[in-house]
Amino acid sequence: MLIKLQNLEGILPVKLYLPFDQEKVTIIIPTMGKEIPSRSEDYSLWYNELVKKADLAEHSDVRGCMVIKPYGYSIWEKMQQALDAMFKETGHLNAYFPLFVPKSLFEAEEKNAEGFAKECAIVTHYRLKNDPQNKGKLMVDPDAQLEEELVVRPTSEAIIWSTYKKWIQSYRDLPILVNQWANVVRWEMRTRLFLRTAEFLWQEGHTAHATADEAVKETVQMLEVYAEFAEKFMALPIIKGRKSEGERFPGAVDTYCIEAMMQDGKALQAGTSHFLGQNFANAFDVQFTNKEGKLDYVWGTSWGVSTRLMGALVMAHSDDDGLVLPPKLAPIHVVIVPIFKHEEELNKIAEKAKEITASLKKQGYTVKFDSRDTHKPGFKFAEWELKGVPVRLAIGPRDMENGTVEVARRDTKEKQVMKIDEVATKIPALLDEIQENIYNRALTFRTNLTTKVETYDEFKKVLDEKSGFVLAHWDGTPETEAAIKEETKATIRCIPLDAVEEAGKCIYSGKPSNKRVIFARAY
RNA sequence: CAGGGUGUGGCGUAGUUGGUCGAGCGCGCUUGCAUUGGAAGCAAGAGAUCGGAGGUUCGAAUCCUUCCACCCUGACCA
Repeated sequence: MLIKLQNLEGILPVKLYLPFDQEKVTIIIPTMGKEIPSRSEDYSLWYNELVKKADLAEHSDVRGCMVIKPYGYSIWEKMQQALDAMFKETGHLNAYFPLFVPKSLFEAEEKNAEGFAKECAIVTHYRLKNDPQNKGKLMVDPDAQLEEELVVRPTSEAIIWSTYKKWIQSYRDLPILVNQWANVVRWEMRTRLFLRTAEFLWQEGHTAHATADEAVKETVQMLEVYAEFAEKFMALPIIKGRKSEGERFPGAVDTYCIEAMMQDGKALQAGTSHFLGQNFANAFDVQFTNKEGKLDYVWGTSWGVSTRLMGALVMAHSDDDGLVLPPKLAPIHVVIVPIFKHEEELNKIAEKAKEITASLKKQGYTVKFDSRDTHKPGFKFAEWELKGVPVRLAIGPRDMENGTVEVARRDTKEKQVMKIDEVATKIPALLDEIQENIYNRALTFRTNLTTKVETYDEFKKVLDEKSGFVLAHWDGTPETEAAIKEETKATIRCIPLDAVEEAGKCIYSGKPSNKRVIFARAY
């Protein structure tokens, strides 16, 4: 027996199967294919499904590696464009260094090499041959072993500093301000789309300076660039800070970072900028003659952000209906969905859409007119919401009569009716408002999930019951940090640059402390 | 890498004391007609060596061995 109940007050179609001849009663509620799990049910499942369903990325046939799909890559390109302009603005130029690093170079800076040793991919051979035992198959040619193994770069300091040695003789050759957009490989045990994959895309800036002071200024400057990018473009509120010794980049003297909070209360490092001191100059013997005619080692910095920012973008703003993209990074700003019965009607609407598109395009916005007649409007609405397009315009016969459009914003789901003539002026303003709104929403969220605690008990309770950032006093020792991490899984995300000086006691050891640091569980 | 889990047409799944399963269903896909203001209605149709390889058996999606991938927890990490 089959009872079919359909479209009950707008609910999804429901079919009730009542097999009286069986003991069990099965109720089947068909899913619509594009639906994603809710955040509250299973946050990480929500994230994974959203990334896939919104066409950002998918798993590849290579373990731990992802395919970034065109829509996802468009967003990354937007990020690249914005960042690249900022790098150029601050005097940097792009260059490209090899993917492979000879092992001897790689191991030159010991701490750095040690830090990455456990997750390096290594090239040992340069040729395959037909397998005599196994027809049609290939095998590594044992006669084609490399004299020196090549490390696939997990980061490029080694190859770059060995090159800088050739470029630098005098203070007149400094500073060197270079950035590269590249892929790197870190052989991760556990991977997640965008957040942690074996191969990922990033940019890495590598600069060389005559003085420590100048290098530190560069480090801080690039941190500011990242902070500005995160807040202005990604609408992502961040906290600028320095890493504790335990969380510092291997090979760096000082690591600065921007830390963001995701909707599940976990922290995510969104960018890092390192003051390398003279560590790499020492390791690669990069010396220059200074103005006084004396030899000195060069001071370095390096800084980077990766496709991990894509993960941050998703986890910071999106909701159960799909992506919520900040207009400044959205590949499509406005989608126009026509509502029509006949082709004739569609043509009329298309004309209007063309006008609207032209007026917005002139102002630098990307507009998509979704004229597919293979899908109904409701389907399109849901689809563009899933993809996070900030503004949707719907134009139907009624609108054509009244000279109006229906405007829906993705961030709040609010709809309003607007005069068509006003679209060209009001939509840009609306996009700005959306950009601001999602930033503010994320900031409010973070503020609500930021807690000051005085005792270790309180600390643990907040972590378990509330999550988020916990501001607490710390005695500054790696031992305390390690113990807290061991017991609670929370790490020191950063020592905020704007931390207020205040006398207090370390929550763990009770020793004196003069400012609070940010603890959180992190990605 | 350790512990746990999962793997069935493109996606989500039913089915696992071995045999009416010669694998069912929903979404998606194709064709025709219809429709279009929130996930398209009717009809017909295509699509699966049940993750791979071996094995047990008269018989395997179902049992065994092994490998692979993904998910969760841990260690590690941007």
